[in-house]
Amino acid sequence: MYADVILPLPLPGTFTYTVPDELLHAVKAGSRVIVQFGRKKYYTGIVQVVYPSDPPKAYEVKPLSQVLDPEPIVRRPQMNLWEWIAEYYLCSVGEVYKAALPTGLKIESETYIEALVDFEEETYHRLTDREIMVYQTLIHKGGRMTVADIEKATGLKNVGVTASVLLERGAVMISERLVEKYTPRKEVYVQLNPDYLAEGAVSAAFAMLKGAPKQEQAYLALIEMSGAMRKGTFPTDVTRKALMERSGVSAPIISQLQQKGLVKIVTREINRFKPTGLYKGTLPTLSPAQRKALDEIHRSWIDKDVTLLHGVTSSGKTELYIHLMDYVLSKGKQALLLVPEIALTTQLTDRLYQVFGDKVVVYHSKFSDNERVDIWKSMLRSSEPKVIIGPRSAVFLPFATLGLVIVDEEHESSYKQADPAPRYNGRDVAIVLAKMHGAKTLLGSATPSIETSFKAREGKYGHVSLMERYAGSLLPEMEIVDMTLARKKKQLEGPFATRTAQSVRDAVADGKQAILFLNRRGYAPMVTCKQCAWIPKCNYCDVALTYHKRINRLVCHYCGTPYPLPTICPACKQPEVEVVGFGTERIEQEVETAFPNIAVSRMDLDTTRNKDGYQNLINDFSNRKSQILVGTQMVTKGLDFEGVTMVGIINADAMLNQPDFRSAERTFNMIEQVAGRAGRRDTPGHVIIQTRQPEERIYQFAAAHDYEGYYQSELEERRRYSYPPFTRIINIYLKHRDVNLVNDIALLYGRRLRELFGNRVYGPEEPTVSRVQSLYIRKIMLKVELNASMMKVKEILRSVFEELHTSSHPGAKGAVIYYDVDPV
DNA sequence: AGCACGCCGACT
DNA sequence: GTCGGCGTGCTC
Repeated sequence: MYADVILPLPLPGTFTYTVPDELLHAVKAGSRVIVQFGRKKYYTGIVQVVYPSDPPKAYEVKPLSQVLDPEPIVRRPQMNLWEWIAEYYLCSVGEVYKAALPTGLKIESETYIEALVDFEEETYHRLTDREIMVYQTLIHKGGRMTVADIEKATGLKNVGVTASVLLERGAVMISERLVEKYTPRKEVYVQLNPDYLAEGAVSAAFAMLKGAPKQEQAYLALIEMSGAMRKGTFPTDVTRKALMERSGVSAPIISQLQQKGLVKIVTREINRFKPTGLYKGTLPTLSPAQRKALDEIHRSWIDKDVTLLHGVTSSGKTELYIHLMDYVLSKGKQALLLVPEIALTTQLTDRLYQVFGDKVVVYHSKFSDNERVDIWKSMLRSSEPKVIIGPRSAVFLPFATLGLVIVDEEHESSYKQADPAPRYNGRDVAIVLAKMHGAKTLLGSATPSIETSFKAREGKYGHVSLMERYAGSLLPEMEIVDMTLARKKKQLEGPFATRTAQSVRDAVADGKQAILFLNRRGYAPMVTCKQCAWIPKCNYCDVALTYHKRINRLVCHYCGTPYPLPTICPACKQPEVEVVGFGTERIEQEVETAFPNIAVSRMDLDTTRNKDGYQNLINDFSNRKSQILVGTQMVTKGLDFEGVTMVGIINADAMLNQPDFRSAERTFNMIEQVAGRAGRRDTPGHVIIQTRQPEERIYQFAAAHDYEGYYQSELEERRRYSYPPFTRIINIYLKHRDVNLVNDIALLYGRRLRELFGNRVYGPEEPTVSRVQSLYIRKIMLKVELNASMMKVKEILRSVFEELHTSSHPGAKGAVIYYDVDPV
C-alpha cells in the first residue's frame, strides 16, 4: 500500500510513501504520520490518500515511520478546503496545512549535537580552532545543542559541516529527536486531610507543626484559602502555586506537610477552556425591527447561500446572531462566529456564555498551543452542536456538522492574512467552508466592504438592512475641524485644535469620558536631522524608524529591531537630530500638558502586549479610572464604553492619504466605527475629525453618516480605475538579496507578463516597505476582469515563473516569488 | 523550507 | 594547498 502525504513545506503537491504492513490498519486519509523527508529531517505529515497501485517509480519510495494517532486527525472536508485555499491563493497545500493545524500537533525533528567527553587526547590536539570552539561551546553549555544554537552561541556559520567533521573524529554524537509539543495541562492541588479538621483534631495537627514555623504558616494559609473553617461549606481545593504565593513558602515545605499526613498533593489534568460567564440560558428579546430583519434573513437563505446584514451601530446585530445560532443548535448543528482578531474581548464571549453556556467554544489567538490542541481534539471527538467563536484561523477547525457561519464586521482587514502564506481572507474562506457543508453564511457590518455591498446589490448575496437603533440611542454630532484654518487663527493647543480641546474639557466637566484616536503608535513617527534631512531607517527593512520615548529608543515597526537614538546626525555630524510628528505616546504626553488634572491612559500595541494588558485597560477605562483614552485602531473595534461622549480623530489625513486604492474605504469605515463609540445610549455624542482637507468627499459622507452616498461615489472611483469589485487583483512579489538583481528580474518578469496580459500589468514598483529582513522586494500588480478564467490566469503565472526560474539570467534562481490574491 | 554538494576566493 | 562562503538542486 502507498500513501500520499501532505508535508508542511512550501513545495507543490504531495509525497508518496509506502505503508509498512504493521501500520496498515492505522493509516487512513487524514492520519497524522511521521515521515523522513530528505536525508535526515522528520516531519509530521497528513495522509491525503491511501491506495494499492504502484506509484511511478521515478524516485525511491521511503516507508512511513510512524502513525501518531489511532484515528485520523483531519476530516476529509477539511482537506478539500485546504486544497481550495492552495489553489485560490496560489500557495502549496503544505503551507495551508501548516497554518491550519495547531502547532502542538506538528512534531518536527531536530538535529542535536552532543559532545563526547572521553575521546582520544591525541585527536583533540589535531582539531582546528573552529572545531575546538564548537566542541568547547558544547561542553560549556551542558553537552547537547542544535546546530542553530551553536551558531548563535559562537557566531560561526556552517556549523553543520564542522559537526560532521567532529563526528568523524569521534568527538561528538549526532542524533535526530522528535519534539512532541503538546502536553495536557496539569495542575498541582493541595487538599486538607479531613481527619484533622474534626473538632478536637485541630490541636493535634498544630502540635505536629510545633517547631516548624514555615509549615505552620503554610497550613494556616491553606485552611484559610480552602474555607475549611467556614460553617456549612466543603473545603475547596487550592492550587499549590496559589498556596505558595499566599503563604510565601516553597514547594518542599508543602511536601513535608504531606509526609506528616496533614495534606494531600494531587495532580489533575484541567480543562483549559472553561466558560466563565453566568449561564442564564435565555435568548434576548428582539425589537420589532430586529424581528423583521431575522425573518428577512431566513427568507433570503431560501435561494441565497450568503446574506449581508447591513446594520448600523447600536442596532443589535449581536442579538440577531444569537437567535440564528440558537436556531442552528436546535437543529443539532454547529455554528461558527468569526470575529476580527481584536474583538475577542470578554464583552462578546460573556454574552454568548450567558445564553449558550458550555456549548460555547472560544478559539482565541492568544491561547497557547496546548489549549488549541485541546479544542481541536474535542471537536474531533464529538459532533455535538456547539457555537464556535474565533478569529480567521477558526475556519480550519474540524467541524463535523456545520450549519451556519456568521462573519461579524465582515469589512475588517484583519480577516486577511498578510504574511506568511497562505495569504487567505478568513471571510471568503468562511463562505467556501459553509458551502462545502451545505451551510448558510451571514456577513454582518455597519460599514460593509465595497465588494460585499456590490455583490448584495447585484443579487449574488441576499441583502438585509437593520437601520433602527436602540430606543433613545442617538447619532453622534459630527464635526470637521480645518486644521490649516485653526493654525492660521492660532487656535491650536499642541496637536489639538482649540475646538477639540474644548470639547474634551466639556465632556470631562460633565462627568463623561473622551477617546482620542490616532493611527500611529510610538512617540513620534519620524526622526530627522534639521540640518541635512537625514532620516534613520531600519538596517533590515528600509522603513523609517519610530521614536519610543519610554525606552528612549528608535524602533522598526516592521521587524521590531530597536536602535539607539543618535544625538549627532551620522550623516552631517551636526547635533541637529529632532523628532517630528505625533504618535500615541506623544499624544498621551500632550494630553497631560493640555489637560492637567485629567487622568489619561493609552491603548496601543505597546501597552497591550502582555496577555492581560488589553483587558486591564478596558476594565480600567470602563471603571472611569481615567477620563481620556488615547489609542490606535484598537480603540475603535467592538468596544462599548458607557461613559464616552466625545471622540477626537487627531489626524484623519494620515489614513486617507495612504497610496492604496482602499484608503478611502478604510477611512470611511474608521470614522463610522469611531463614531459608534461616542454616546451610544442616552447622551448624544460628539465626534471631531481634525483634517487639513475638510472638503474631501469621504469626510463629508462620514460626517453625514451617508453610507449610500459614500458607496456610490467610491464605486464610481473603482469603476473608473478598474479596481475591485470590477476586477480581481493579484499582487506578485519578487524577493532577492541583491538590489540590482531583483530590479533586473522584476523588469524581465514584468515585461514577459505584459506580453501575455497587456495593460493589466502594473509595475514593477518598489513597495512601501521595499526591504524586509535583508531581502529586497519588488511588486507587480495584475488586474484581471471578473469574467476571466482564474484557472488560466494562475496557470500562466506559474509557467512564467517557471520560465524565469529555469532561465540562465543571473540571480534568477535565487529569486523568491509569492502571490497575494485579493489583497486588502 | 532545509540540507548537501560543489565551485571559488582568502588565508596558511 | 586547504578552509569556509555561498549558489544550486533536490527532497517521496
